[in-house]
Amino acid sequence: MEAAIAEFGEKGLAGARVDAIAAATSTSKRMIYYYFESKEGLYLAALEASYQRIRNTELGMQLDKMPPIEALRCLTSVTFDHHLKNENHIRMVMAENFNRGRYLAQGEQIQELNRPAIALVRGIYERGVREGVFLPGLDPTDIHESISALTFFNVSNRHTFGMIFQLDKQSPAYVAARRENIVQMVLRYVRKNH
Amino acid sequence: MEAAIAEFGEKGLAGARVDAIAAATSTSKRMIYYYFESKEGLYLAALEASYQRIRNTELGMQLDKMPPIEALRCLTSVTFDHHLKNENHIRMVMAENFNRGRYLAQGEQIQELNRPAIALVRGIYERGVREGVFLPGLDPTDIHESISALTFFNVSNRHTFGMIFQLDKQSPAYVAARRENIVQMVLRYVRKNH
DNA sequence: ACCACTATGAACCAAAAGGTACATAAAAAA
DNA sequence: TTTTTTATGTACCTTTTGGTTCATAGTGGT
Repeated sequence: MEAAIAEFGEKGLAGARVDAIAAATSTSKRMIYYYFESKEGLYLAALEASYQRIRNTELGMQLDKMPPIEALRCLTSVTFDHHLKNENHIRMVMAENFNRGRYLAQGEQIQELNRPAIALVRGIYERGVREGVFLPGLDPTDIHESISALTFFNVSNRHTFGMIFQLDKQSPAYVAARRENIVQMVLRYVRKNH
Repeated sequence: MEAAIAEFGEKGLAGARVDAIAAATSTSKRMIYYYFESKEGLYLAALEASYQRIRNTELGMQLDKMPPIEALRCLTSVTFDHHLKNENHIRMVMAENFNRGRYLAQGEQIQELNRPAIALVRGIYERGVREGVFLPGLDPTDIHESISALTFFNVSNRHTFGMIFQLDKQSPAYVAARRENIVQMVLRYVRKNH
């Protein structure tokens, strides 16, 4: 599975080679087809495994114990770093979006995998509203989408974006600045008055 | 070129078939190799053409005449719609990021193509600071990146995101709400006091 | 011992796909 | 008019690649 994620993440569905995946394992191509039926079957399994793996590494961050503003800041910041560290998964998600989510639609359990992410945001947000520090009337899903967009794009589009605008998106200085800017953007969107 | 953009945008570099592109034109595969040397050569040309096309449709929006806040709202909103309408270009950019900008790096003129986008944001932002309605000390490139991230992701990741969170990202109601949320997010980040 | 089911290796296949050889026409330069 | 360059059609080649055939070995239940 690791070999499959590496190959599909590197080359995409069309670019990946089943022979290459087989060569990277202790088993054979014959066995891959025995268990997964087709290249697509293997791709779907790898996609699910990649989501699963990410979900497993998203440990409890103890956000409940922090005040809402701190919790949201922490969540955004950790998500940012998390995406930076897991380029492979980002690339799998990119590949799957590129083929319009055709395969993800077939895996039933994947939908369940990401619900907790929304619940997390909702929990923080509602607490913030109750305590009077967050603007009421916002949609937690929307907040989550914005956090995802800002942090995902930072990794997914760094090549074209960095090239066009001559940025060294790998430098620690840039990363730190961008992380803080994203955090500020999220906080200013949600906070009541500042 | 149109046929190439369509095929590469639909299937990506690895997935695209030169025969298919040739079949969609009035010329032949032989001619494609005659002029572009290789599949990669054609891909690079299509990528550049796609950027060029987008740039050409980014007409003057007369943002100079609006007050800064309105101008920024308009810019964000138009960018949002623009991305929604040009899925093909989004997909080309996705594909190119997926192969780590290897080909974009070879086309020299592309870097020049997107500079004006930053200049536009910078113009609005500096005017806003001068008029005292925007927070000073922000980076125009950063603002532009955030606008790009939010609007690009809305199209690029709509399949996985919509599926996981059961959203109908095509519905006019969702689109309108998301557009306004993104606009608000950008404005609240940049405005001084509200 | 017998049987069914799971697992595995090695060679092989057919189709696809990027790319080319060859011949030649049309146009432009000389 | 001769020559050189650009343009084009047809058929073909080679390699790659997803997928399979056949034969065989282990494994567990009865």
